[in-house]
Amino acid sequence: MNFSVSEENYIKSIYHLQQQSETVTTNSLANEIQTKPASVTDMLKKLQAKKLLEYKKYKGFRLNATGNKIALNIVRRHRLWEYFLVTKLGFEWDKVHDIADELEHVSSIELIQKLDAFLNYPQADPHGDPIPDVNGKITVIKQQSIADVPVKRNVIVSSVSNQSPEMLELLKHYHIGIGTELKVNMRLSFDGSIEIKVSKYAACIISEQVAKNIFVYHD
Amino acid sequence: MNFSVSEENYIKSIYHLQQQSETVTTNSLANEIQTKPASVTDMLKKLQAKKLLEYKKYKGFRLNATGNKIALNIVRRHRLWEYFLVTKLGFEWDKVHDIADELEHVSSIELIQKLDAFLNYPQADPHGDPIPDVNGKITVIKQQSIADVPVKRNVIVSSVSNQSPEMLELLKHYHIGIGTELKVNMRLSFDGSIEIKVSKYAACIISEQVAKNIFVYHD
DNA sequence: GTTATTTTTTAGTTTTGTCTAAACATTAAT
DNA sequence: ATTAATGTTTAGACAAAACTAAAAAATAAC
Repeated sequence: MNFSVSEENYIKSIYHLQQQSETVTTNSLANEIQTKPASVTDMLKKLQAKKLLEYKKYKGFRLNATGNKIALNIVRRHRLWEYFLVTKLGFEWDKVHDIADELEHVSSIELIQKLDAFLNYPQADPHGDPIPDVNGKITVIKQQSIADVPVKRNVIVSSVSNQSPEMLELLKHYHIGIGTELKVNMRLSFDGSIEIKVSKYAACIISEQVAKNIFVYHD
Repeated sequence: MNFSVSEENYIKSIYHLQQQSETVTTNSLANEIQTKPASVTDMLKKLQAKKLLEYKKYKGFRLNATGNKIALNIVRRHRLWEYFLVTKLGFEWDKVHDIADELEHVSSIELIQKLDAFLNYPQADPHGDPIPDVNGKITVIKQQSIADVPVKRNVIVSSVSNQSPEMLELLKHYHIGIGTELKVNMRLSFDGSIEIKVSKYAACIISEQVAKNIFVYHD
């Protein structure tokens, strides 16, 4: 089945609101999607007719299994594009959301498959949120600050919590970006600083303060 | 000014039809865009109101300077995405058109700038058609078959006219793809076969028959 | 447990882009 | 030069997705 851009936006937004509260209300969805409650009611009827959610007047609503699967597919596309925009095109973390909001509606299945392969099957987007697989399955990755990673373990950078220009400059200097593979060589217990090795570059030392801002996962 | 997906499709299609005939007719545009003549008339009024074309009832039409500039921007986006799909995602030449038709409507200017840079400012799409620059300027690149390229000149592969599986296999074997830089080392006048060097790979010999299908340009 | 407030829904419009069927221009045919 | 055929436009309708204003339901306040 095929959905309009508008329908996909509603589905995605309901999915997001569901993460926070048990049932979603008309007003909260209207607010999320920047529209009026009356428009939400109209669309709910449509989505119910398409059997993507259960909805009883005045009682709130949730996506059903079908709706959730479709939502996860949209989320998957969104996060893959975000990853692409940051790691390949050099966008900064906070600039990619709106563009990914447009790209996510391009509907070719083959496109997303090939994009995923091209990006080397990333597990999390630049904000650290997990990327669902083709079947909508989310692998809950154990993200942790690099400050807490055991030594000698290969990890992949998933996100950076501090996005100041200074931090960006430092990361660039050490060749660290989203998707970068690295290993913690050792940890100095005196001040918590760690030595890391990034692919072919010489090992370098980063302070605990910096390390705490860099989040990683391993397979 | 901002245009809807539908408006952009009309603008692009008028642009394409203009290349072939002096003025564009309602019927030909309806046919090109897979719609009815009545719908075309409606849209023409709208595009005229937005001052993108001159149009007199029953007399055919053409984009004016403004319209042309917008069309060239859409064409630019389309062709950059096609180049991306082929060279980065590994799509085949003939599969990319429909996907690029969707991607071309994503409206971020910064996105296209960065995509262009990421692709290393290609001058032609995988079908050999030139890519307009940011200002809509088309550099008429002198494409020629590699069979006709003087020796010792660095060139970039822009398109391949024969897309049979055999040709694709051969190109892959010699590491030749769209955007590949190569040099003709020498030409054997006996049978017209040429020796080429592709980046860091060992030089190899290709027959004149193959060479005639590979089109290139130089700066 | 009424009344007041908030939330949600309905009813009726609007805009965009499409369509069909009929009317009108233009071009071709005899 | 009429008539026939073709191409184009108008008029009116429709679907999608939004809106406003008013009605109805649910919740909160006293």
